Formats: sequence, structure tokens, C-alpha cells
Amino acid sequence: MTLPPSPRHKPPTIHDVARLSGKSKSTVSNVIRNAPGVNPQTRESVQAAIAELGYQLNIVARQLVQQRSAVIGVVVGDLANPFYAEMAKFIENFASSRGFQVMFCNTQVDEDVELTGIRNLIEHRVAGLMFLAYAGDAAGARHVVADRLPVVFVTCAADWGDVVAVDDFAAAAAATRHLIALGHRRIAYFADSVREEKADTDRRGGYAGALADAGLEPLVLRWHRKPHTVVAEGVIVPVETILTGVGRVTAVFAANDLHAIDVLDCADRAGLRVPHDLSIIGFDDVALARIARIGLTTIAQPKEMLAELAVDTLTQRIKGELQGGFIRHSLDFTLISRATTAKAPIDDDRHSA
Amino acid sequence: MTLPPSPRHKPPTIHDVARLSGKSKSTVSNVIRNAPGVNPQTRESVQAAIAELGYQLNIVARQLVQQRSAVIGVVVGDLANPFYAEMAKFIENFASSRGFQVMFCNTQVDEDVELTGIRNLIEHRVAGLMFLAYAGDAAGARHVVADRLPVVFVTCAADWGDVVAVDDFAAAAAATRHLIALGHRRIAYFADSVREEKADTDRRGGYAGALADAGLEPLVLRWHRKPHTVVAEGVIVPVETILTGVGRVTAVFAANDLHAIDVLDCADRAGLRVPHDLSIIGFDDVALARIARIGLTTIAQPKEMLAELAVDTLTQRIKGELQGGFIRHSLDFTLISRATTAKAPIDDDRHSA
DNA sequence: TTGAAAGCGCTAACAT
DNA sequence: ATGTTAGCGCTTTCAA
Repeated sequence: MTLPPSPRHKPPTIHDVARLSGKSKSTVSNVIRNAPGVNPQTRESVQAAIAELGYQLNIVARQLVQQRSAVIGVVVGDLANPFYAEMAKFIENFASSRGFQVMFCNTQVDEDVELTGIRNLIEHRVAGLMFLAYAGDAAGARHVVADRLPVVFVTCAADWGDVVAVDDFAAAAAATRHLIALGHRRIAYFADSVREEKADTDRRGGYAGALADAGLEPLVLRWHRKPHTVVAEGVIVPVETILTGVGRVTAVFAANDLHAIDVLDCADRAGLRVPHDLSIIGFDDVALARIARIGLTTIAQPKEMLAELAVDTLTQRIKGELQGGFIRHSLDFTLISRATTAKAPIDDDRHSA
Repeated sequence: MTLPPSPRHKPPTIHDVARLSGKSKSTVSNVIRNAPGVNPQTRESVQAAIAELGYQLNIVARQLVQQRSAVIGVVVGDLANPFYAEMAKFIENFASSRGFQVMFCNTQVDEDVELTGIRNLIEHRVAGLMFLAYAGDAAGARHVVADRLPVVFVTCAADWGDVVAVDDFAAAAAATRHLIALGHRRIAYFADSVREEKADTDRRGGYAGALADAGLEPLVLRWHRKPHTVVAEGVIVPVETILTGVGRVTAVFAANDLHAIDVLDCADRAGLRVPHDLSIIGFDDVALARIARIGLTTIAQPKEMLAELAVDTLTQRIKGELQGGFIRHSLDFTLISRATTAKAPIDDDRHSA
């Protein structure tokens, strides 16, 4: 059954349709666009010609003359992170139900990749931009975008576009206070390697703030080699030391569920009982967080609402239905207490020097 | 800091650049395209003008005249499935490193959604199509595509495009034989609800084949309400009955890791010990399959290689570097034995009537 | 109700 | 080495 791909012929244009139906290009255009005031007979004969030729609209040409497109560019840090994947899916769904296509650009949280990605998107004249995360301080991105098109930040924030997000700072503070209320005093923050995105910054801020309010010291950890070592205050340390060494941490607030699950896995492999020996709280409420074997305590974001609101905001800006200053939608987060957090171990302070 | 978005002015064109630099449009075009034979002085002054105006190429216009684009359309069944998300990420990466943008279309394994998605992609004149999964018998899709552009199937197969995939049938048979070799005789197949995609069909085929070879009866289960009920031979049954009732199943082959993890979760909640009471094998080797708490035995696909080969095949077809009959790349799969499979319980046959 | 003509921003012969 | 010109496939006045 393996037939050779046939040579591809140029697709038919409205001109071909016009000739075949004996009408003019503009009339054909009128029926394609469902313009009013076309003789039903004419419409039918044109449609017959369209069917016969297998004509399919060339959106590129339309876009050139109309000077607008119906595709939105979505900048995402890491599609392999289930949270972003879920968000991407929702966004694609809502966009497509509103007549918009989506072009993704996965940045790996690398500013250069991000910048060329944005440049490409703009060169393609996407109608709007959506950031699901952004790298660096966004000054570069801002410069490239240069106010050329509407942009909305979902799940992250900046002052040069509309924002649809949860208050990361407050949510992180709530997560941290949850741990503090359970009696934990040495609470670490686990996040991505050196590079830090906006949400990360805010969450670390909320964490540090809550600790400061309680008179506690922060300990910010960033993965060095994923399941083995982290860098703490500039020095590389085995995760095991952090979790089991002298002055060990009894609780962890992870910047997202993926990190939380990694920490959980480290704890398992180190023979630590969670939550008895170690409490872990994540962020995002990824689908897998709720299975019995994981049961991750986490901060849930209303993913679908975030996506819908973001798409609506962006499409309204695109259509000019929304004008004026940037708006910030702040949605509610929920702390979902499952099986990875519990009272701090009582021998907690004995081990600390 | 919330400044109102400024009114968006039309972006500068090569015409503006030409005027500012005192050169002609074609010269400007020449420097943009890095055409040879441009006076260095000229080039510089043009570039100065470009910088001053903040000119950015309009790819839409270029695409219209060149009659080709550098975006490939990717049709994916469910972005929220980590396997597809990982694949999507790899594909995006390889494509972008080869100068191609990617437009995704998430179909929810719904044929209508898929069809309009493909239609949109074609109207946007994507240079090629990539299917990460497709719904239905693909006759509809084939008709819409109508040989207009190159298409490659990754991770699934069809006879009207190039194929880059693992042999799903053989892999499923291997997975099933693994279970049979462990002494299991009542082995169920778990898959998506009513709708079935290509990979699903093949895997079920391999499963049924291996069982038949061993003189065993297949039991095909499709989720009805996700974590609670399945439909077996047309009737709705609680999962718990399948796993713990009379004549219960002692092993499960899941069409993908997501289903496998769901089954694992059901088993956990039903108080079953895995793998002591129930063996489970999945398919895909999703990132989470390898954490200690899951330790899922599964069939691994070489994701990155699949993605790279698929992108290369497609881009070569697009550039005409690859001609002639469709090729089928069949990559090797690996059975990774972890902690969810073990010998069948000895009391196995006593319960069966 | 339909058609003719101009033009969107760019590229690619072809002249110069 | 640079400029002139003619489109790419469509939409959109404006006339007929």
C-alpha cells in the first residue's frame, strides 16, 4: 500500500474558482467570506466550483491584506512540566473555540531562546502574545515586543501587559505558614537550577517573607544535578545532606509540584518517611499530585479559569473590545492538604547544633 | 506602574527602510535576506535604518510570494498526557533548531476537532503535517490533506505518509508475553474510553495476539468514568470488581503509562498490593514512571530519537531532499522491568470458577 | 448583485 | 551593485 507521494501541484486559488464558475474573483471572495447580498444561485454555483476544485482558503494572503491574523503566540518555559502542558492544552482549547490558532514557543527558560522565539512569533505577525512563564527580567522581551501587540501574562506577572494569575507571593507565604504552623522551623525552598523565572521569584519572596515574620531563616536550594545535588548559598551540596545531615531540614516548600515530587523521591530513596520525618508542600496541583501514592499537599491554581480568562483578555485586546490600562486578574488559590505534610518531628531541635 | 497600552501603529515596512536609507526596496530586501553582492557600505546604512525604525520582517508577506512557509503543523491527541507533552517539546525543539516554527492542534481524540484543526493548519499553508496520534480511521484526515503537503506519522502509523514509530503491535505483544511468562493467565487490557486511536488499535492487537498464542482469553477494558468504572464487552463494570471480584484479573497491560498509573491508583485504593496481588505494565516510560513510589514496569519508546527522526524526515520532504515512496522508520522499544510486575499469585486459579 | 482595479509587504527576475 | 517591475492570493472600495 505504500504509494509514492504524488508531485504536489499548486493549490487552486479564487481565480481558478472564478474561472470555473464563470464569476469574478470578488464574487467568489464574497461567498467565501459569507458576505451578504450574494444571489443564492450564484452562491451555489461558486460553491460547486469550490467543491470540484477542492479549493481551500489561503489565510496567508487574507492576513496580508487584512493586516491582522487570528493566531496567538504562546511562550512557555517547559512543555514537559505537566502543569504547563495542562495549561497549554486549556489555552489551545479556548483559543480554538474562539477562532484563534496557537503557535507555541518552548523556551527552556533560556532568555536567548525566548527572545528569538518572540521575534519569530512577531515576524509571523501573531495577533497577540501570551506568556506562561518568562525568563530573565523580561526587559529583553519587552524591548522586542516594543508595544507592537497585546500581551497577557498568565501564571506569571509583569507591568507591561495584562495579568491573569494567582498571587504567587501570597500563595507561597500561605504554603510556608502552613509548614510553620505545623511546628517546622527549618524549612527549605526548592526550585529550578540557576535560572529563575518570574513565578519562582515571587514564590521565593513569599516564602522568605513568611519565614521572616516567624523569625526563621530561609534556605534557598536550587537543583544542580537533578536528583542528587543542589546549590545552597553558592555551594553544591548533596540533597541527602540537606534531608538527613546535621541540622537537617524538616520541611520543604517546592516551587512547583515537579520539584516536590523529586524531593519526595529523594526522601523515599534516603529512607525518610514522609510526612513523619519530612513534610513537603508543592505548587500547582498537577494531576498526578492527587493519586494515592503521591498524595502531595500543594497549592492549587484554577488552571482552567486562568486559561479561559487569559484567552478572553487577550482576544478582547486583539479585537479592541478591551481598551485602557492593563488589568490584573488575581484568582484565588487553594491549599490542598494531602498526605505529605504533618507536624514537625519532636526531636527536631535536638539534632540542630 | 500600570501604563495604558499605547495605540499600536502600523509596523514599518521595507519601504520605510528604503526611504530612510535612501536605497531601493530590493536593496533592502537583499540585505535582509543576506543576499550576496551588496556593498558593505550600503548594507550598513540599511541596517542602521532598520535599527532606527525597529523594522521586523513580515514573514506573512514573504510566505505569500515564496509560496512556502517554515511552519509545521503538529496534530496531537492530548497535550495533557505527559508522553505527548514530552514529545511535543522535543518536536518543537528540533523543529526550531532547523528553522521551523510549530503550530499545535490538540484534538482530544475527537475526529471532528481533528478535521477542522487540519483544515486550519492547511489554510495557514503549513509546510508539512505531523501526526502524534490521530482519531478515527484517518480516512477523513486523508481526504482533507488530499496529498497537498508532506505528512509524517510519529508514534502512530498510516499508509499515506512517512512513519516514524516503534512497532506497537510487537511491543504490546512483548509486554503481554512478559506477563504471561510470569504465570499470569487473566490479563486485562486497559485503554481510553470508547474512542480509539491508531496506537491503541495496534497495542490491543499485539496484546490479543500474544494471548491467543498462549491460548488465553483477552479482556479489553475501556474507562467509562475514569477512576471508577470501565466498560468490558459493552457492559459497565466497577474497576474494583475487575481487580478483586471472582475470577479477578491478576495482571494488567495498560495502553499507556497514564492508564497504568490510574490502575495502580485503583489497586492502592482497593487495598491490593502491587505487584504481589496485581501486576501492571504500562507503555511510554513517562518521566514519572521511574520515581521510586511508582516504579512502573513499562515499554519505553526512544522519545527524543523519534522526535528528531520525525522532524528530519518531514523537513527533508518539505525541502524536496527526500523523494519517492513513503518510508517507515521502525525504532526499537525496550521493556523496562521495575516494581509493578511479579510472578502471578499462586492462589490464582483457585478463585476462578 | 456583480465586476474592475488597487494594493497588503515582500521577493525575484530583469534592467541598468 | 542597485533599481524597476511584476506579481504572490486575497480583500475592499468603487463603478457598473
